[in-house]
Amino acid sequence: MELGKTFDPKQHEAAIYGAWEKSGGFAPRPPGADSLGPFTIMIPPPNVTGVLHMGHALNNTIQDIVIRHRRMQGYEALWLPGTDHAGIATQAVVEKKLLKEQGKKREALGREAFVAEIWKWKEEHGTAILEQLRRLGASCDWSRTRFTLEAGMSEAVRESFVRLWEKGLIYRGARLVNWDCVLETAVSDDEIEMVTRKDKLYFLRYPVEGQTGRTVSVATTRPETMVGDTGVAVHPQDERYRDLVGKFLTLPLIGRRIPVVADESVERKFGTGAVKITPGHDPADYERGQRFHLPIVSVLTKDGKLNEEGGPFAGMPREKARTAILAALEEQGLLEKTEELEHNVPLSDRSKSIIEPMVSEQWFVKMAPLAGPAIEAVRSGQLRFVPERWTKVYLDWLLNVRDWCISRQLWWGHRIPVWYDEDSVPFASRTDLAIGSPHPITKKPIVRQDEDVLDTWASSYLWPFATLGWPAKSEDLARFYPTQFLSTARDIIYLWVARMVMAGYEFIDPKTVQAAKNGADVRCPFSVVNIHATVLDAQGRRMSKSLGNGIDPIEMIEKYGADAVRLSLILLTNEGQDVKLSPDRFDQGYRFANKVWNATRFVLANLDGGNPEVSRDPAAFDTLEDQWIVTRRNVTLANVSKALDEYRFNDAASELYAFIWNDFCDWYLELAKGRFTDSATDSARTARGVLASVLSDTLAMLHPFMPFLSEVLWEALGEKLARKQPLLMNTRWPSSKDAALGGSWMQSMETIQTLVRAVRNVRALTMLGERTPLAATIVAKDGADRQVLTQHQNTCKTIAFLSEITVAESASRPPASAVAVAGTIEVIVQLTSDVDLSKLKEVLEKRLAKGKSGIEALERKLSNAAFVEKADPGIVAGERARLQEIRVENELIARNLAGM
RNA sequence: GGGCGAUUAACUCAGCGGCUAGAGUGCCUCCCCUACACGGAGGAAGUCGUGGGUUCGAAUCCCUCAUCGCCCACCA
Repeated sequence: MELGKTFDPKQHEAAIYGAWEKSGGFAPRPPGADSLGPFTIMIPPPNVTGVLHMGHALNNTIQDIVIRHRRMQGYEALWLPGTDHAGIATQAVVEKKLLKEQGKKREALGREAFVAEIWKWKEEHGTAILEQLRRLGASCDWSRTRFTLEAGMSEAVRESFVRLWEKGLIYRGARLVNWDCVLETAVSDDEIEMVTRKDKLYFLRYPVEGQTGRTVSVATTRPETMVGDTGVAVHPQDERYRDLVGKFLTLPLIGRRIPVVADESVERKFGTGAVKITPGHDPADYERGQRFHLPIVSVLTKDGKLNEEGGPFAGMPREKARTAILAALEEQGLLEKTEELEHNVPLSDRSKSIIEPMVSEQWFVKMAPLAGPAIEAVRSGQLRFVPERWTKVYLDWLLNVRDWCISRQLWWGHRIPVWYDEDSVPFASRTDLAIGSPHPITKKPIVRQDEDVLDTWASSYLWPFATLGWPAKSEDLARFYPTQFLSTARDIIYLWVARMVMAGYEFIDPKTVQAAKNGADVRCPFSVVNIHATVLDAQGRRMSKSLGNGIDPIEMIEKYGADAVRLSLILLTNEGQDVKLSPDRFDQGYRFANKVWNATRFVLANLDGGNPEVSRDPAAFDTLEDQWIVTRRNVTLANVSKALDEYRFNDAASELYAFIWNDFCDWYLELAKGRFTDSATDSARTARGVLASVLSDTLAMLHPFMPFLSEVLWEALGEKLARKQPLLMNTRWPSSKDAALGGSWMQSMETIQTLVRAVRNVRALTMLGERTPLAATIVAKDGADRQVLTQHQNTCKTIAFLSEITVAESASRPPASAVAVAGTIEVIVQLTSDVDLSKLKEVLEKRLAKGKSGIEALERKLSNAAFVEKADPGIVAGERARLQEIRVENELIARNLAGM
């Protein structure tokens, strides 16, 4: 295979991905002697209506890194994909389409036909987001793709519902729920968003019964709800109203007699200190109403109009009713005044319309009994959040958990498996009950099934095991449950993560899953929850559709390639810290991809037929740079492995990046060039072996991060090395177990690097050409340095383009010379012509000043008895050595400056 | 109101008790040399948000304040 001069992702991605899928490498490897056991990740199922955004791109990159790493290590790695039916969102999309294309509302179609329409839409468009995940390189086992509304999931949903029902954890009741008047459904507390906006506070006068002319003013932001008022509350200690408690007021416009009650919850300082009580349309009033047994009057219809309770205003939409009611009150002199007010309005996450609290019959799940084990799971360490701080968020919610409203007035979703007889006695059943069949308890005929469907989360909270076949005792369930890793966004810790944990503890029978490892509770659905960074735009705002500030990952993949997008995201996000992103940030990933591409091209160009397998032990080599790069490879391998094991993706990627660019490319490849001038030598042969070995391991380490690039290059390298298997799964993660991590060669190489940099420094500052041959005298006080430099003087000569090297313990600088000082090493360069030393002087002066302040700081520190006494002896010794070094360096600089 | 996070180079971020505080981008100078100009070499650039405290020692730990962001709660 010929590699072009630059990496062109488009040329490879589709083909590579196709080959991976065809190879079956995304499926978990079969159990066997060499297997490390199962390792499972369940994808957070994106909405079927979804489009891949940057958050998905980041999250799925993270999951793919983990699963590819585990797969290469030898685990039976399963990453199970799927989508969520997303009740409200999907129904809304199809409703809109229906209205636009056929001008029909869903009611015109009827339930069955409408749901069929949605399925049709799902079949056509429901895989779009999964295709986008493929573009990203996600190595999911597509053969196991699941959907939260498919048959198997329905069975799981029914089983879970009936079990909770049988335990008495499900109840139906009239409660104040959050009503979305646009979508005409209840939504849960977790699906509303409070938005601060400028509003008006209206002061309404309510006449006191039997005291002509006397009124009580109440302040409200929602005057239209006054028709539902059934009381007015004041604070018990409020002198202004004390005499009125127990008396009655006349509700204007309606004429209802409403009592004045005394309640602690009233804030005396706010408004007039008297608050109208509308139990049917306000959560706080609902509670006050309960306390004083006030009647509940519902005044709104499901689509947000005033109902018959609204008297003359019946039938008006809520906004219109407000204006009309205010006008009517004004006319009667009962609108005292209006004030500006900043306050919070609840908006529906879905429709963005104002939520109306409304009393309605809904199904609820009692959460307290389910929360217990989920709390215990993190306390006992079964479950761990990364970063750890999210534990508190999770716990706070669970400790104050409220019952979960699970019914939704939609058509798209799992229909509630409850049937009623003619007396409306409900029964929850695992199997459909035919109309007319006897009610299992009352024996009276069944007349109808509940019309409502379940909240989407009431199916997706079963995701970790329902996807594996539960409630059946399937092989997959036994093998792949519980999972090891979950990565998700912080905003669904309550909606999804916590509920999955509850579900695991509630529904999983330990006997149906694999034997517990080291005493872990196998019911807990995952052991690590990774909460990834939130991707913000360049101004630090959330990326959102309405702002239009999103960066489309697919567009970025088109431009920079999937590998670049993946690596850039990982390099930019650290420990789940929010990240500000602009499109040009992906450049770093692409540049790096190109660097690796070209480094591989160089290696390939120099490999020939005889490329010996070389040792992983640096001591097996006798050339310094070989010993050094093999050691550096081993250290990198150990660090990257450790970081990945600890889910520190950014650390792992940074480590690899630096190794490849700074060590492998900048130094080893440059040094290797010199050895290939005669490719028949032993030195060249060894270099070929080292290049092949180090590059192979490097590509393997890079694979989880940049799968396409590494696979293409691996394949190209494989041609030269008679190696056939794709990197995807047949190669094990290189082992760092018995690799040496240190050695004197690290020190020696550093000395050489120091020298070379010093020479380059002189050349750059004096405008001597980079390659003009120069004669250099190297003055090194340290015997070990002298030995290294003498021994490796040929290497130094080659890479620093020196014609001659003299190593000495001391020497004085002749007039026609330039000098560089690096640590305790001094490099004196003979000059044959006049050069401008001013720039060099300037830099040396700056270094001298900096050194001085360093010396002062260290001297202060070391003359401090307390430091020497209390600090770790190793640190004291280190500081002494450092001081000594800076002193020597500064002396050298000072002496040389004096002669310039 | 309660909680969490952030504040370090022009920009985006690392560093989280002991290096003369780092990286990438940008900037300046030089360089197409048998991988890569999407590159190489060198350089300039920081009172580590403010004010206190703990400590021999603080960018790092504690407290105060400020600014920005997020989450929870919800004075009608």
